[in-house]
Order: sequence, then C-alpha cells, then structure tokens
Amino acid sequence: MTDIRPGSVTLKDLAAELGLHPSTVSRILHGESDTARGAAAPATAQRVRDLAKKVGYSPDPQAASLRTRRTHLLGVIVPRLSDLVLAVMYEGIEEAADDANYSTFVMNSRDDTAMQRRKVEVMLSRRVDGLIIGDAHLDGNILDELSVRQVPFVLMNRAIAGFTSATCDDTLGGALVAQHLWDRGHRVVSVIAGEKYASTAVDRTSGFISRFRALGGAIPESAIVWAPFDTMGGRAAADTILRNTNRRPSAIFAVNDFAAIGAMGAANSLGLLVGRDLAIVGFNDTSLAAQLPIALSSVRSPMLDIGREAVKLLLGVLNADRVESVRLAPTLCVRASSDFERTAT
Amino acid sequence: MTDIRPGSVTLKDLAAELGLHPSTVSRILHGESDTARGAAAPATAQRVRDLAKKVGYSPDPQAASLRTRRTHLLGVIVPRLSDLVLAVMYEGIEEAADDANYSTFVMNSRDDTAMQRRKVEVMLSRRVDGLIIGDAHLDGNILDELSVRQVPFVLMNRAIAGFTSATCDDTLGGALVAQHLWDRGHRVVSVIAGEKYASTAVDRTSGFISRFRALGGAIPESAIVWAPFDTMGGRAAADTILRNTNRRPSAIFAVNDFAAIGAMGAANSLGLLVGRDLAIVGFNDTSLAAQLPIALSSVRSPMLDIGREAVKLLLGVLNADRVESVRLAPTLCVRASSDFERTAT
DNA sequence: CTGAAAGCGCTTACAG
DNA sequence: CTGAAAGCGCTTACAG
Repeated sequence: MTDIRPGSVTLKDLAAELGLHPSTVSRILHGESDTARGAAAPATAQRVRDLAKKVGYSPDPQAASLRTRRTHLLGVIVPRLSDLVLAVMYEGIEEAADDANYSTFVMNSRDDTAMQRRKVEVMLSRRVDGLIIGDAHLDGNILDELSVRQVPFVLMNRAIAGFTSATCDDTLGGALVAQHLWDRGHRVVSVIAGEKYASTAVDRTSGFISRFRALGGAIPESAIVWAPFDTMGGRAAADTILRNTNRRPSAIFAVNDFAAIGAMGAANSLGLLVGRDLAIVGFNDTSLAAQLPIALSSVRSPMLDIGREAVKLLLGVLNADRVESVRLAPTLCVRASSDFERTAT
Repeated sequence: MTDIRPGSVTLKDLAAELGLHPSTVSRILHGESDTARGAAAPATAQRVRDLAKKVGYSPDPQAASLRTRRTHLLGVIVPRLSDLVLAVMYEGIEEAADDANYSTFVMNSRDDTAMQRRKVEVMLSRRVDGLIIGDAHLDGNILDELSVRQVPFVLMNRAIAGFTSATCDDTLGGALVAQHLWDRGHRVVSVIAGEKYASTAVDRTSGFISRFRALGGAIPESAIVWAPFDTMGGRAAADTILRNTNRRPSAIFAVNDFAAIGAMGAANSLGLLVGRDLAIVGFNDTSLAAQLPIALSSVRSPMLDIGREAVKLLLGVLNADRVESVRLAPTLCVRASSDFERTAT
C-alpha cells in the first residue's frame, strides 16, 4: 500500500520529474510485453518504472478510457444477489475479472422485465464494455434487442438458444437425480420445477423426466409443480403435492436447494420424516445443504467456475474471438434426505 | 429504451444539430434546478431537451468525471456476498445509490486483512468517490490509514469507535434474546459468539450477557464459544457446548442464523429436539429462519435499511455534511425453536 | 442568454 | 528511441 491517494500524481508529473515527455512515459508504462515493440530504451524504461512505483503512480482509468473507448468495466445482472447461487457465481466473476484487470458492476433485476431493461440501460450509460446476463428469460426478447444494438454480452446461469452462455449441464443434473431415485426404488415421484421462464428450471425438470421415463417410470403432468425458487415457493408446492391423496409420491425432486428446504418444512409439518417416509433432493449443493438437521441430497453445480467461465467468454467476445457456450457437468451428492431404499408398500 | 447504443451521440452532435455551442447544451442538460440559475432561455432549453430525448443522448460519465473530478462511483467491501446478510444490505445500497445516481462496485474480502487492503486499492485506483466498508475488524488499523489518506468512507454492518457507521443496535438485539430466554425459564444458557474481530459478534454477545446477568443469571466464560459465522462453525461450537457434561444448557443463543442452523444440526445429531429439549435463537432473521422444519427464533435486523443508511451517510460525507452514526433497532421474532417454557428438571 | 477557450489525464499516430 | 500535437467528451469560469 502506498501512502498517498491515487490520482495525486499524473503522467505529466512523472514526465516532468524525469525530464521526459508524457507520451514517452505513457508508452513505457503501458507497454504490454515489456521489451517488445521497442517502446523505449531499457534504461529509460527502468527509471520511469522505478519512479512510478516510488510515488505510487496510478493511471486514471476514466482518462484512459476516454481515449481508448474501452472502460474495462463489465456489467453483471442477476435476479438477486441474495440468492446464494448467484452470489457464489458472482464471486467467480469478481475473481476472473480482477485477474484480467476488469472491474464489475452488479445489479439485481428481481426477474422483473421492466427492471431488467432499466438495469441494462444503467450499465450501458456507464459505458461498460460488455454485459454478463444472469437472469435471462426463455422468452427473452430483450436479448434480441441487445444483439441489434451490438452490445457485447454473454449469458450465465440460464441459457437461451442462439446466445453464448456459461451454465451447468442442467439436463444432466436432472437425469442424475432421476437415476438415483429410481435406483432407490422410487416409482411415484414429483417435481418442484421452479419458474417456467428459467432454463435452469425447465432443463432440470425435463432432464429428470426424460431419464425417469426412459427407465420405465411414469410421471403425469400433475406431478410437476412450477413454483418460485425460494423456501416459501418450495413449501407451498410441496404442500400441494403432499396433500393430494390420489397420488402420494415417495420422492420429490426440487430444482433448487431453497425450494427443497421449504419442501422439507412442509413434509415435517405433515408428520412425514424426510429420509424415511419421503426422499427429497435439491439442486446446486449450496453450503447449507450438507449442514441441515437432515442433510439434503443435492446436485452439485460448479457455481464458481460458471462465473469464471462467463467472464472468459465475455472477454473472448470483446476480443472478437469465436466463442462457444460452455456447460459444466454437475455431480450428485447423496445425503440423508434420500439415502434409503424405498420399500414396497 | 432507446434503440441506439449509448455513446453514439455526443454533446457536440446535439449542438451542431441545433446550431448551438456545446457549452450551451451542456449547461442546459446539466441544469439541476431547471429554471433556476438562469441557465438558458426556456425555448432553447426545451429544444435541447427534446432532441436529447429523441436521439437518446446519454452523457459520457468518464468524460464528465475527468472534468469534475467526481466519478459518482461508490466502492463497497464486504466479507462475502454469499453471506445472505451482506447480500441483502447490498440490495439496500444498490437501491439508494441508484436513486442518487451513483453506481457501486462491490468486492469480497473474505475477512482477510491482505485482501481487504488489496480491494481498497483496486477501488481507489478506479477513483471511487468513497467507500462503504462492511468488513471492518475491531483492530482496524486499515481504517486509520484511510483517514490519513483522506479517503471518504463509512462503515456498515460492523461499527468501530471513532468512525461513522450504519449498523443494527446489536447490543439491544442481544439483550432482547436474554430477556426472552430468561422469561421462558432458562437459567443455564450458552452463546455461540461469532468472530472476535467483528463488532456484531462482540456487541450481540455482550448485550446478551449484560442483560442476562442483570436479571440475576450467571454465565461463565466457558459458556461463550467464539466461532465462524457459518453453519459449520455453529455446528462445531454447539457440539462442544452440548457435549460438555458438566454444564448442559437448556438454551443457546447464536449471534447469526447460519450458526444457529448448524447448532440445530448438532442438537439433532445428539438426539435433542430443538424447541423442546433445547431452545435456540439466531440473529438477523434471514429469509430461511421462518421456513426451517423447526422454525428458528431470530432477532430481526433491518438489513435493507442498514444498506440504505450507509449510502446516505457516505453521500453526506462526500457533501461535507456533519454526519452521525445510525444504529437501527432490531426486534425479536419468537418461533418454534424457542417458543416453550423451560420446566424445572 | 449564449459563445469561445481552456483543460481534466490519458493515448496514439506521426515525425524526426 | 523520444517528442510534439491532437483529441477523446465533457464542464466551467470568463466574456460579451
């Protein structure tokens, strides 16, 4: 740490001190590949760098960007940072952006269309170089507009056909759960499917259903309940599912850990012991899952890596590289909430 | 939403289009209090504003800040955004900052001293106008340095004597819990106290102890266990507490909901039924508390407001106002985990 | 009420 | 290898 406030010394100051022209100093300090590009005499370069270090010179990014037309600023839009999943992805973003010398703004859209548009405009008015969109809706017309406006962006967390994204392989995740429950003897299962506008919800659900059916199981439409991605949503959905006396499932797959926790609460209230009377599996393996009174089985998705990959992709786009979507593979963590054999009734 | 990319039209473009000088256009578009300051003829002003709107003019903030020496950027440093408490506070910050036309950077320091310094430097090199520090340590020498360097900042969440902060009245929060447990008949209690370097942990704990003693209770030093603010920390601490056969408490106060959840897990593993054999109370009333299988009693702190207040304070500091720390009052939410009378053994 | 000039701190062709 | 000039898009005294 230097003991002065960044900005107190400018390129001009350095140049004056050294008897050089500011442009020379700029060239040296800017020099990407040191000796390369014959930017300056090694001796001069050394003097400049030494002084810069000594006085704690820190270039003014606004001034630089005014010339370069690049702000090295990235905008990140998420449904809500208070969703642990997005918070962790953002940690990955922060890390990767920091490494690449980019800074990030992050804003919550609450999955509200008007808010999404507003936040995008705020980001653009700040002149971010590009956007990471973590709240894409499947009917995402806003994305088409962004494309038309030539705004560089990539998707994270949720995928939409036709756009570059960094996501978990949600279809596979759902399939892993179906296989697990099937193997443990469950034949009557239900799904707390999440929000219909999110690819995560849709893909996890369809991955689950496909595999379960492929194994010979049956899942009626009525066994799929769409609900908000939170504890209350999960609780309400589970309540609906468990109160239906015509079809009492022995297992529930919730596409999100928080919904799963809500479902555990509902089961509990109805006198069902999760892990014996009812199996519950969540998704994302958030830090809470393993620590719950009844440990929750969950599909572990590489959230940090998804954030990091999103940054890589966006930097690729900014660099005019050809980039391709990445889908990271999840793994299933079986815990007490589903670690038992379903015995025939 | 306009259909062009911000930055495509400049002040000069507007001026040319209207046959005015850029400085005139600037004065009009900048005019804080419209008619005030006699900035321009009403008719001209109208023409300018109409055109600006029509073409979707958006001023370049980097250019403006280069002149004004104000970036309208705020830096926020938190231990980790994946801590729900900080994530919610940040939502409050985002809201208030947005309303005041400021944008915010947020970075995670993981409560690591070296990281805190690094993040501060990154923020300053970006030329933020001020800092909101959500991860202050009680031995906070870094804050003194910032003061010396004349960096405008305020604290949030954690308070340190001598610095302006927006926090919950943690002492009161702890006292509320002590009163509640005492009223329900608990005489042997323990505290999962959190991290010693955080004022939140220290104040909640001391508030609890003071009140409990004032009521006539006794709490030995050994009944206070310092532990990380997360589920695993709480679990380990509760395990230590509950395995001590010399002193088996009938109630545990965890200064943080996540630690409380961990404690519930530990109790559960030891065959204790929380809400009957053992009372547990957490802190912050995060969204999970009410939804747990056994609903968790918790002290509700106004997290959103704390974030908003922090922004207000910082803007005050930037405005050279005299500002005073705010401590917002918490309330206790009693739920199943502690809603029972302790019967004498 | 409006214009013209200067300058914020950089970067980048262009000379030499 | 280094210098001099121009300019990024704004704002702000200063004139008139």
